Amino acid sequence: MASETRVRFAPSPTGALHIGGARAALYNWLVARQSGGAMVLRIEDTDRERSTPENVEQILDALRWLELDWDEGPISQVERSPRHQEVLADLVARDLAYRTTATAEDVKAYKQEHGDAAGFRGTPSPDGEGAVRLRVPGGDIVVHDLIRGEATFRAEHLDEPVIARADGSVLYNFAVAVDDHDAGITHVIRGEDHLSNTPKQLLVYAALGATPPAFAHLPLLHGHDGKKLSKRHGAASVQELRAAGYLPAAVRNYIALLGWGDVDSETLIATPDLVERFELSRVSRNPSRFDEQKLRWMNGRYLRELSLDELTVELEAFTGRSGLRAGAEISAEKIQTLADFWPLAGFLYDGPVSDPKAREKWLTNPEHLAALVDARSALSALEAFTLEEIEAALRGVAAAREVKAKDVFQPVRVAIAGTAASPGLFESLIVLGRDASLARMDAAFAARI
RNA sequence: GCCGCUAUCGUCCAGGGGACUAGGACGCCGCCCUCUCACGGCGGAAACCCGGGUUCGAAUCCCGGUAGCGGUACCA
Repeated sequence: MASETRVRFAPSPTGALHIGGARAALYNWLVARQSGGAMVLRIEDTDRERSTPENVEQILDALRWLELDWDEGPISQVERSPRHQEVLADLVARDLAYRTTATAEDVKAYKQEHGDAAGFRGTPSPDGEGAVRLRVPGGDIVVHDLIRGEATFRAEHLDEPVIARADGSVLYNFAVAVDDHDAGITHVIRGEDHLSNTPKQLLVYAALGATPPAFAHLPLLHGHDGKKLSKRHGAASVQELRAAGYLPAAVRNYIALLGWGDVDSETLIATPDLVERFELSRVSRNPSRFDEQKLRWMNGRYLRELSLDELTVELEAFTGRSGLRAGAEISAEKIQTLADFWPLAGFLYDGPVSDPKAREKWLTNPEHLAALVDARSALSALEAFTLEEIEAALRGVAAAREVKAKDVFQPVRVAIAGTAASPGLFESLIVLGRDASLARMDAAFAARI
């Protein structure tokens, strides 16, 4: 029981869940699930400005969509304030921390005098006013990181960190250590941007007389231009990924591989296998870039693994339409995302789309128009409106007119779909039905220039 | 500035002293399949940041440089 693995995901609710955050959540979740341990969700909401209920809900919503469930929480950091105050008072009482009115200017002045590399050392204010700073002892502070090995920080370089504001409210580096300790967290898995803060947190653990958890700092994720991920980088948040028509399973697979690779470098790894094979120690130390093209490819693979029933459910949920099964069936191998479906197959339900270029190319030439007319009559004369019959009829028209099949198929396609790209022509005709197909061909001919 | 982390194809991941003629995937190019668009198949181009050192031997270990990133808040 004492050896149970306990991890936590502790986002600050600043808005949508970023894919970097999503990856941290996933890695934590993988560790929890593979070890049979627990994942604790904690909302780091000590910055009241940014923490709104809406922002918190967005995070939870993203996690639920990704199907990453947590075992405890969400815990609000703010609500743990009494405990923070208790610990804070204790540290001050034991002179491990002290109140001081030193300002940023004072810190600057100190460095001017002692050198840039010298960590700030303040003096307690006589009246016990001001912010609370933690005392920094001498020696080296070593972060034992599961991913990077050891990172050594010399204590003398470290400023005495402010752990509580003058008004008594506590700061992140203090609260995070107290909370992780109280929650019995055994593994802190988070972004590399926290690595430099870890020594400060280690100091808090030391002041508490507590054994720190194991740390694992994940390399950061960058956009395609190598810069930090932002709105400018396409679908960079979980909600954007969802809106772009990606499947949670594909997103999990893709994100897992951003910074982690197995020995046999496979790319398609289903979630249960991820749980089994994921190893923190094999996480890369290099920052990686989010490449939506690869996600698109991967999503296509996951889409094609869905049964027709499953795909239909997904597409109907995504588009908000119903009765899409026939269209789904003939489009399955042509779409990469759920969002690709409607532009490709919407014409089956809402009529031909408007694509002047396609009309110009395939429905203005007299040859093409004549082929359309021949095709129309061949289709109307068919005994049965089946795939074989339709194909034979249309190929027959091409043979009789001594033109390539394409010169018959494309005019028909543009007539029924409005555009030059669609699911298979014969299949599309069947889904539409003979009457609707013929009507559309008539309308297209009537609209010729 | 100071402190820290990182450096293999365009991108992601593998290789961690000899098996490297550096492997896989996305993307790209070509061919095949083909009614469009895709899917699928086959083939191709494409990388060890630079400089020293250690070693019989370095992509791999060490040092330096350079570059990128992060931290440096009474933010998280």
